[in-house]
Amino acid sequence: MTQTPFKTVDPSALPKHFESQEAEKRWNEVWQTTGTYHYDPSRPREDNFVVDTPPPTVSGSLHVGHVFSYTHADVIARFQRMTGKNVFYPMGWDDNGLPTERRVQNYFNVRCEPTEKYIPDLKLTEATGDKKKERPRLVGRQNFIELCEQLTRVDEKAFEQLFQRLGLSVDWRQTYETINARSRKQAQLSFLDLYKKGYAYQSVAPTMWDVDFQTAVAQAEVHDRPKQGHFHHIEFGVQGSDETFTIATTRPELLPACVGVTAHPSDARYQHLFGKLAITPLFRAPVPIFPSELADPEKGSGILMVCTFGDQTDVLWWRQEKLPSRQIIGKSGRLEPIEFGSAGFPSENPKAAQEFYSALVGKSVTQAREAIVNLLRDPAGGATHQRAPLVRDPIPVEQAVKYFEKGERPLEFLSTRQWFVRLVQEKENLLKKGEEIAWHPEFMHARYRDWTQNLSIDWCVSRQRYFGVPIPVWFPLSKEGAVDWENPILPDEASLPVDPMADAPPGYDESQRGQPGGFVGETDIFDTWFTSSLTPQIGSHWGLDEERHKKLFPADIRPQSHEIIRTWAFYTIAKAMLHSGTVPWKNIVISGWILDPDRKKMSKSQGNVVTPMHLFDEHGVDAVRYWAASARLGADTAFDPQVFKIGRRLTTKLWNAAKFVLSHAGEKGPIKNELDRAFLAELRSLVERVTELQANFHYAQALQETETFFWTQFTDTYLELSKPRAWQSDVPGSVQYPAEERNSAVTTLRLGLSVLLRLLAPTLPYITEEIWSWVFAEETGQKTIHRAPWPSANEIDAPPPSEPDAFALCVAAFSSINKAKADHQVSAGRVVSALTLRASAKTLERAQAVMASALEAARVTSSELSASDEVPEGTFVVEKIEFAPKA
RNA sequence: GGACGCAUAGCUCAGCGGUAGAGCACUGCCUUCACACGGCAGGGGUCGCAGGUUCAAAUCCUGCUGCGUCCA
Repeated sequence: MTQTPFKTVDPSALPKHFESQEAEKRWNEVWQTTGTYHYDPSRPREDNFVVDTPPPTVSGSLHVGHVFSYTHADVIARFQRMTGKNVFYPMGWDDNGLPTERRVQNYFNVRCEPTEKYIPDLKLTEATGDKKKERPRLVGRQNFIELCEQLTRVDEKAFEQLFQRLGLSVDWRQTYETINARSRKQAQLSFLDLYKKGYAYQSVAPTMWDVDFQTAVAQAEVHDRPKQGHFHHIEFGVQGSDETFTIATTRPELLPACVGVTAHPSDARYQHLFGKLAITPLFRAPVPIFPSELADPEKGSGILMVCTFGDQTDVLWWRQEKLPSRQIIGKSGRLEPIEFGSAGFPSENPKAAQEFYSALVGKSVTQAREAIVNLLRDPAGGATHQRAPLVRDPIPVEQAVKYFEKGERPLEFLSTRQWFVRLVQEKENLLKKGEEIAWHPEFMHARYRDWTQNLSIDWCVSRQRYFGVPIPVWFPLSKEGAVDWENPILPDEASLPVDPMADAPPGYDESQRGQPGGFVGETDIFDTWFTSSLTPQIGSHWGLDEERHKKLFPADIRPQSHEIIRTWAFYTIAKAMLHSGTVPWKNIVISGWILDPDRKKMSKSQGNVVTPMHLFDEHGVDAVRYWAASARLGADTAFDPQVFKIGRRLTTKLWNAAKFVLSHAGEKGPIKNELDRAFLAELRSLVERVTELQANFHYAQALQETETFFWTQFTDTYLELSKPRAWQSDVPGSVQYPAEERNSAVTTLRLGLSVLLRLLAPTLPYITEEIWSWVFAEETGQKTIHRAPWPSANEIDAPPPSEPDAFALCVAAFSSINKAKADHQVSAGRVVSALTLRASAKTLERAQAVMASALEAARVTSSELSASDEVPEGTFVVEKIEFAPKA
């Protein structure tokens, strides 16, 4: 039977080096036009592998951190595709929310002013130079939203180009924006579902409030920052007695908002006061004194004032003791006008109280603090005695203060009407769902567990901003024009998405907006996480296409970074649980951070970011991906350009090895030679290990094993050892092997290359595709390596070697001769005219079948083997070596 | 204050119960017909510190120190 000769390449016709920039452009076009990464909706559910891709915030700039974590997910997706999975790998753009608003404000130098009229076809350009310094132009809500949309479209394009260059195997037909009509509809459907199930509710309650952004924020968006504060010791009086006591507070400006005083129930100093009324200094308000376990006797003076609201404990006391609400701080963070002697603000001396307060009204919190300290030094301000209430100079104290993560001033607790989602009552169920998900690495699960266990307030989902998904609710107005907050009007599902500020609710028409007996629209929008917590459902078209949803939900993996476990991961788990009682994904794979060489997190605000494009140009995308794929999941990694060079070296070596392997002519033949069989036994074991590693998301170890094998077992050794048989030598005197020996070697070489290329394809998509296209594409009928079958042990179809360690023994013999050459300072190519090689009798026997290959590859023309049991098992020693004269 | 992670060669990192590893950097040698963007050889580490478990610990346990992160 005659075989068709292998197709070969002519090395001299190929470029000397892999031209990465040109290849990246060329292959990307091929991949996009031929739909290499397209998801096939006709295949059954069990074939699917679904990625819940993180939608990047398009208003930010891309840096190497993105390249890093997106490559991790891509390597996983590519591996799954090659194992035959129908990979669903969408891309989203997170354009919804504050970061976009801020970028738009700065870019166009505008501010949103909801009262401004809509200007159709408003065209603005980037504000540069002097225009940037002018007063911001005020634009209406609709115009502002359009500017957001206009700018994000440009940003998305830049992101898409970069991600395509990076080689992400995304199905670019499956893209979405978190603000587009479909996402808005789904977010609103999510709200209606939660409302109907009783999870969504509104309440007027103290909520954390950012006074600059003038919006409510959720627990997850709050960060503690250390701040230098001062304990102020202030003397209070006791009603109906001469007694006084001294409280300690870091927020003296809240004294007018004092509604109570508390101390620990076992604190002997204050026990006798419980049940009595204290009198505040300056404002002379009578407030109850009550015991509380939460008061720390060690802190300050052990007794403290409760205000509405200094912090979360104040909120707790206010609720438990049913204290009145005396809110003095307004939404802008300034002290509001109040009237002492009115029902809300009792005082034993309203006139004096009003006078003191007049020095504070209109001031910011910090200004008011300064001002009240001066008032407290006035003896006339004493609660029950004519002496200064401030007992001593303030004492510096280090404290943790709550800030909105994007904010610049401490948060205030303000009573406002907000929408919430009930999560505190669901803690146990949320923890259970966390257990049902496989966390990679496992220790990241602790972040989720800790956060969930410590959850103390429900999720505040309403924001007083503009660019976001509107909360789909209206409120009826009574005949007198009063808003009926208790009976919100909900839209029909079919009408979504709606904008309650522009659309009329069912049963009303637009003319009734704001009219007595009519309606008003909800002005608030959703927290951006309210929408982005639905990314698995946005991808699956939940609520829009049930058949598609069933095939794509839950997802298989959620890749993300660890700082947003408490937000993105947490809310996504919560949403999936509340909507469908399931987990949103089976696995969560968490990438570490890229640190700068000083081990600081790379971030825009630190000014230490590295942008990726020039790295692609300089090192090639494959080399950059190599760097990213070298880092384990969850491990923070210092940015080190050295690693790009290693990746570059690997692609170069692949390029050269492939040229060499594919230049040898031959026919596909049975693999009979012992060395070939021994090599393939090693390769088979590699395939098994690497497949197992990839299947468990250990892509970095898989890469490392493959790379090491490629280098040490393939190019440095097998290639050298098989050369004499593979090479059709016309050098006089060299051995001419029979065709069957040559075919065995060439078949093995090509199988080795084909397998190694495929093992490396998820990490190095460009170089492997390039080499694959030379001959393997045609030979296998697989046009692209990225849909070629993942190597299997079965595919390596050769009988095992008669001696299991034959390959290692052959390498050991070969290396010992090379070492002798190095020791004698002659080149490895030098012919050895005489050699005596020693090894144990057993080693010689085990190596018998491959010894000829080792000797010939080392160019030994005459040799002797001597048995000596002094040489350790499995090793060889060169006893005597002589070299032929240099040719 | 609590939790988690990290600490291994000058640098970046792997190994995670059985005689210390890779790449880079360093030193010496080799132009060899795939590759000098290469090959061969070599030097360099009491695996943060202190205890413990074990025949055996970089690896498991306890405590401590330093760095980082998350949460109070």
